[in-house]
Amino acid sequence: MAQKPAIPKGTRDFLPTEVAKRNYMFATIKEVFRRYGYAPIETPSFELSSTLLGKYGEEGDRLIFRILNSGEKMRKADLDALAQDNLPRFANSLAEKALRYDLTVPFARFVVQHQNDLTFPFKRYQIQPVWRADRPQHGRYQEFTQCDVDVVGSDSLLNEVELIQIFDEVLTKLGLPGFSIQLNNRKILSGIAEVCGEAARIVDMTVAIDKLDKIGEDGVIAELEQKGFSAASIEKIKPLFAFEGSNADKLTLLRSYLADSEVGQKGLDELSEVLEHVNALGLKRGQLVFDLTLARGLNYYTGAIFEVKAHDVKMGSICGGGRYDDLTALFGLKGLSGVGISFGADRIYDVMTELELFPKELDRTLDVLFVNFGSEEGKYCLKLLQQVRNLGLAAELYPSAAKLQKQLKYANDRNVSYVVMIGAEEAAAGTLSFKNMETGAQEQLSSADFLTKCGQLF
RNA sequence: GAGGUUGUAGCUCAGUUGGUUAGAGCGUCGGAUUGUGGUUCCGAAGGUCGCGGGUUCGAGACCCGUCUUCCUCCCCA
Repeated sequence: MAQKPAIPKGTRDFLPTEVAKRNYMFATIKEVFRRYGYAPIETPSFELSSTLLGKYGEEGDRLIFRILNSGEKMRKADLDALAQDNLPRFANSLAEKALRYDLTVPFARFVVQHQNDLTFPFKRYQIQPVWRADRPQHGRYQEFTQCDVDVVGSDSLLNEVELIQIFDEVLTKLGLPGFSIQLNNRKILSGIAEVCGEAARIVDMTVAIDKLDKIGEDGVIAELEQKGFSAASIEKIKPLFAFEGSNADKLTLLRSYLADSEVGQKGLDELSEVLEHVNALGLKRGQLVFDLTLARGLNYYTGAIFEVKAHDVKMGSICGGGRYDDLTALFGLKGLSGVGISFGADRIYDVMTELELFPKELDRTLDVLFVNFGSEEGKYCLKLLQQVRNLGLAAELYPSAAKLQKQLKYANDRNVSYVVMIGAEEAAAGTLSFKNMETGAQEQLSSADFLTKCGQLF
């Protein structure tokens, strides 16, 4: 017991049945991405620290896994920084590389580096793991997989519309009975900050407002006070708490509230255009909600902001995204706007598991099992086995002549559909016993009839 | 990064105010049944009680440290 093996916190092993379910989920997602014209790319699991640091805010930087320099590079450690108690600088001198924190920033880097090889607007999808040194919790892991779709090089709001359709189509296809696609616009938030005279502290303000449904009006006010917002500013923010009703109602209320803010009006224009398009197209199961409190801490968003929540389950957001105008500029390519969304595969998996949305047949990894009665019978089975495999079925011969009971139990545990038995009796009669493991029914068939049947059944 | 919580068999958990040899169910393996599974019955294997230190005649139980689990913040998928 002393040396019991373990894996790091916030990581998981996946059993065959779990991988089958995950693959089903990824296949569904990829198929939708492909039909909307996105092509897959991949990037390294780790980047230069300089690529990642400073892109996610102070909080984000803290959660980035650093990769310790090895060998001679360890000499680069900045001991002066340590002596001066400048831990961030010391940490940077120890680690030149870091595990990627999301797929968006590496993608921006990718676009800048390969700009001459890409055709714009460039649409890509990317399904890869990311790592965050977060404290694990329900639905929160240190290693998890994101499924991102982004388009860069197009300002058109049709992209936002398309991404909302992708949210709706993927989650509907995966069988989620209900979910809300929450929509907001960073320009609206900027407008609010402007109107309140707090343009410089938009992040603190929006982070507080974002918690409205969680901590209530009083909680938000308390947080704003604690952050040092003036009573006058808070008075101007208060009317927002009363903005309820349909998407159109909220738009109307904000039109007058943001009357003096040019950027705010621009945000409302953008948002209403997206809403109009989506309303005209209709959604399958998704519910599109304009949520003016939706903020998201990621500070690179400049336009639309998305977040998706599944109904009837206790789980944080399962998808997120938004528009970022300046992300590639950080790597030296200006004037390229991008917008994208991310599906949180692991949370979606947890939600689907809780709601029992995975098809049952995913548990089956073997269609036909040949019982092994001995080396003579086994040889005869091998020929048939090959023919069954050629039909595209997953089939195997039990590797040893174990007791029939044991072999059937094995078939049972592996959720096998059919078992074939060819022992002395069948060999003498020139037939085989074909057993349906679900119903227990059994029939005698010739080899030819058996193969025909296999072809029909699957 | 802050606060709380948890850890006993492969899994889920009992274990009295500190007292002799740490239990159950499920699962696994074997048998009942030398060619018929998912039901039943019988039996067996499996634990230095997360790890390290301390208190005590004596620690699974009490104390400290550490790791881990889950939760609330922070933040997020």
